[in-house]
Amino acid sequence: MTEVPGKAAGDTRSRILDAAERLFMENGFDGTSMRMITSQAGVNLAAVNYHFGTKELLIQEVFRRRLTDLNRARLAALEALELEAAGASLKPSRIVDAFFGTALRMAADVEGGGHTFMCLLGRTYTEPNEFVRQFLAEEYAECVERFLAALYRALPEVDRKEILWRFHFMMGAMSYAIAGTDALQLVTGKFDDENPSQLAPRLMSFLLGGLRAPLAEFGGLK
Amino acid sequence: MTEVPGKAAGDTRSRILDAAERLFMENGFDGTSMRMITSQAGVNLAAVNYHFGTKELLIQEVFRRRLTDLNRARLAALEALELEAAGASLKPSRIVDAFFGTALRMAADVEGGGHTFMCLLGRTYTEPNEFVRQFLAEEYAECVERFLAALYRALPEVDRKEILWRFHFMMGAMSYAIAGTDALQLVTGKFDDENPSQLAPRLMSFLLGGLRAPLAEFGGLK
DNA sequence: GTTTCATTAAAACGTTTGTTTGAATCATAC
DNA sequence: GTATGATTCAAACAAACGTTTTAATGAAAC
Repeated sequence: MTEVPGKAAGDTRSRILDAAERLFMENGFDGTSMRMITSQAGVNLAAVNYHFGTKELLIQEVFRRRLTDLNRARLAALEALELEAAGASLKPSRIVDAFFGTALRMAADVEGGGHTFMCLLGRTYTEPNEFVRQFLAEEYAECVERFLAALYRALPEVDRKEILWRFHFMMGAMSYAIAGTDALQLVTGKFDDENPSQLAPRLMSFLLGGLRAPLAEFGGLK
Repeated sequence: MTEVPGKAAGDTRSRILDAAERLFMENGFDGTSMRMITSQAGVNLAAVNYHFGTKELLIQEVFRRRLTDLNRARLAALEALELEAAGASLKPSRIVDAFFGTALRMAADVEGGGHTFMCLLGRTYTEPNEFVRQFLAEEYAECVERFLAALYRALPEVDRKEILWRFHFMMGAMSYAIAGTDALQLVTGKFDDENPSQLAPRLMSFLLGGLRAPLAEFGGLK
């Protein structure tokens, strides 16, 4: 569990964040103790409370650190699209790429920890912890709203509720593709040594196929 | 936390399993204590260890109880298809329905706890706990193998690796559609009060759209 | 050199954790 | 009724938990 490589890299604060990010991803929030974090980071036990206050605030900071950048990058990509189109309607595939492609590019960064974080984020989507949910929702609100609005504009003939559902499904496919430990991997042998460069184009074409699929018909209630 | 409605329903064993299932879904394995389980079930603290041995074995039994039935139902649906086709090739959409539709029908059973279990299963796919992974993989192995073989036969012109990827993506979309607490729900307001009858046809058409999407092309490595 | 303030350190705090114990209770068989 | 085996019960166990405390250490300001 202990891994103290000379204490060379970074200050105490970011050492704690890096260690926490990885351990939360591997063991969940409740499965990761303060002592695991501080020994992995090579710092004193009290350092977490000193720098972050409580464990919950540490969790919050682990997300905030990366999520702010991710959603900023997504919005920048969307604005670039809108600027390029100069008033014309956007292709849905470009919008999807601005949102999901940006996340996949972050997940492809294994070295800098982007991959670890995206795995953590993926598993957190299914963690109904009220405290984390609330925080994630606030952090995502503006970004999701803007992208949904863009999709509504790009697909004016499609019922907005259907677009919402499909966005939901796309989120799921992506999260699981990144974070899913997956029964399959253990049955069939690992795919490609977690090489994310293989994942991105395959997932994008799947997502677009789902987005463009003919709408379902309902026998039942409206 | 305590909810002891007269101790009317079922024996101690199944009362514990029901309580554990719900609490694991809501709080995760580490976030759920023995005391939470036993007080929710209205039984003595020592009852879990008496009936199941350890917490880990209880977790195992929570999954085994439902997963055996689910995968049995999936395989029965597949065999019914094969019988009906009488040697002819199966439509991929029917195979997908036999696997994912069966799960969705289980998730639609709110009363009997099927919905709770599917939520738990969904969040467990992204929980890399080695003990749980191992168990899930064993429990899934045969079923997944049979369905993949059926898809390979139904789509002989498609590279098997691509089919494997898309199965992976479909698993993700479904898991998240059921278990995902989702930034969206908090941004946009809940969809339809978790009514699973709305979910199934929408998800199925999304899955089939993704499955049929044109294959991605790679600029990069094979 | 001394003061000052931010950081680190070791030790302890009271709770809660999963599990075990040994006696009490129950239903069934003789 | 009494013996038997399974189950339930209250109580206690050591270990681990998040957090706090108080003293030691560090570097910069005067």
